[in-house]
Amino acid sequence: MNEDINLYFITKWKSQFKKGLLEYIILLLLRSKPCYGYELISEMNQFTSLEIAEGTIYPLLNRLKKEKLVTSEWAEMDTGIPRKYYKLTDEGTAHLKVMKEYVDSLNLSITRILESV
Amino acid sequence: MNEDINLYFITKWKSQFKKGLLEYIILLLLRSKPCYGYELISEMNQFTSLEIAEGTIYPLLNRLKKEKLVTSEWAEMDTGIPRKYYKLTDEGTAHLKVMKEYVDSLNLSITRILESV
DNA sequence: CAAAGTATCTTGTAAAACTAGGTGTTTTTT
DNA sequence: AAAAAACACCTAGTTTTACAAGATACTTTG
Repeated sequence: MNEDINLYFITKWKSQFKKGLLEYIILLLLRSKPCYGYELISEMNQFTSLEIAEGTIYPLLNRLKKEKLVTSEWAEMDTGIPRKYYKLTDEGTAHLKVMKEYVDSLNLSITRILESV
Repeated sequence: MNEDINLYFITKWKSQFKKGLLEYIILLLLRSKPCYGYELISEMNQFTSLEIAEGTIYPLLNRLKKEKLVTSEWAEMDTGIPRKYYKLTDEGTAHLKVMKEYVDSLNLSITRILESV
């Protein structure tokens, strides 16, 4: 059966599906504690099946910063490379709330469609 | 509190969030019965809070057709404008299954993040 | 007869994930 | 000690797709 699957289509679709979802998950991850970019990549790998490239996360974090949903601060380490820690702002928390409501409502809608057959 | 919400950001995010999700929902809607484009727009309004423009759905349906996930057929009506009905193919059903597994796994991941605080 | 509703389609634009690079440091392996 | 891998940040260019706007044309309603 699975030979019928067009992996090209699925791959493209997964990539599209990520859009928006990534911003949401990054903000969700930052809710519990400040993180630096590289850390977020590994948290993402740990919690989800989403692979996120560095070329994706750094522009994304800068966008969130420009929108004032996060702040950033350099942290000099005793050892190792300095890290730029991103922290959720109050505004970010408020936005996250709106986003969560939206995601939840869509999930409900999809459930309703799945059950309506 | 809600004065802090940057509607421009939310609007853009919602638009991004739709990508991929739209294809998934359209295929889900076609699972139960063949539909024509205009019908899908109203089904979408009925089941979800997603607004889908005509300029979005017709190219999307053509993409799905090119990928052979749906077929289309003109139907002359006794009265009214002819409609182009789209029908899920076996291949479409198989793809939908893979997509559902992906959506479900990501939902689980998000739940896990939400509970991990 | 005009307006609103039904029904399809196209063109051009904007947004963002990703590819493919780049920089430099630290740790591990050989 | 040198090489490789991992850590940590960043940018430029490409591709995809939702959407706005507009075109076309038939039907129903006021």
